[in-house]
Amino acid sequence: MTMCQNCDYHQLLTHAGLEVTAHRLRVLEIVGGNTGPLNAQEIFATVCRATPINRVTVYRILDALVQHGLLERLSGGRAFYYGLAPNEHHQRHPHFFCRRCGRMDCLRPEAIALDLQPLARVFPGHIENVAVRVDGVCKLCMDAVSKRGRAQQAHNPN
Amino acid sequence: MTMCQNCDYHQLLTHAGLEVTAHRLRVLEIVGGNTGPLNAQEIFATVCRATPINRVTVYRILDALVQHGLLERLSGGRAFYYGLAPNEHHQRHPHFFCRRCGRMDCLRPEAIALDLQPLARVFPGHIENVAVRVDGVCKLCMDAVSKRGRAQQAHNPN
DNA sequence: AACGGTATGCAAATAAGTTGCATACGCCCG
DNA sequence: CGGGCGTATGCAACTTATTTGCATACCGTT
Repeated sequence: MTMCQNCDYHQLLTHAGLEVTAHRLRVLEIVGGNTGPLNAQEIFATVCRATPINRVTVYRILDALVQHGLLERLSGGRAFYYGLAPNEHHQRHPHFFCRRCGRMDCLRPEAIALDLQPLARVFPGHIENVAVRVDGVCKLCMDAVSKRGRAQQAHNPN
Repeated sequence: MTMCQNCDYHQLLTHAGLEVTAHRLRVLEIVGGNTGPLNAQEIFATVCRATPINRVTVYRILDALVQHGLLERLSGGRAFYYGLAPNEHHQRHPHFFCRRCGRMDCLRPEAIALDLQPLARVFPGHIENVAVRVDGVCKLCMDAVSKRGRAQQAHNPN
């Protein structure tokens, strides 16, 4: 879960040296309150339900929050997804990306244990992040597919 | 390394039930002959140096090759990268993506050991792929940056 | 040689993100 | 309190990466 009851978003912003604005708080709340990372489109749509906002502003806020380490940016399909960055309250964890519905979910940190030491010792460049992403089809989509399959079979039994 | 001397691309295609065309062979050779995954733009440009080809054809060939399991599709930055899919000759391995130059490199399979069993046992959906991606800045870019830094310092010493 | 299916090309559409510039807002200075 | 400055936001246009629709070309079979 990306969700965080322990984070004071207002404080996170000021502590990062960012001005506290209604939009930024809203974005942080939305990302932090969701069970998994969201893409810009989803965040934009969610903010919009309450307050009008420009799409570009959302991108810029997301960039700022990533730059200052409040959010992490994950790639999924051909968009970026944003979740709370790992901090004292959240361990880094792998994600599951459903290629069918495009939803991204967080996996428990123990789901995949990985040992970074061997790489960190020999890699010549600068390592900023290590992401584990599991791709596949989520349970909901699996059920939808198999239901649809049965329906089609009943209707068109080849 | 994605590179593979042991693969007979012609045979890989027929074995996958795909027609063998000059373009497809070319794409396979380019991807298989490179030291790391390439994006569609790079593959397109490389094919073009020898033979004219349409950009869309490249996308379609890449899709077909991924569909049939000859290539794997990785996300890096905001494009997809393509490398030979793991098979008898290539173990699955993690990748390094340089956020500065956009190059993707293969890491040795042992670089990051990960145990999938715990996840596979409890995950309710269908797992198709597990990708480990290390993001950061590669050695070449690090050197370039530090050189530029020194040059700027010399020129503009604040 | 005709036929049917797949592959390729071309143009246009879409999706996601970025840039440039103008306006608006919050905060500090005098 | 008013002006000035710096950041935040909005808007329009642009770029990049990929996809779709449709027409043509090629290939193996009959």
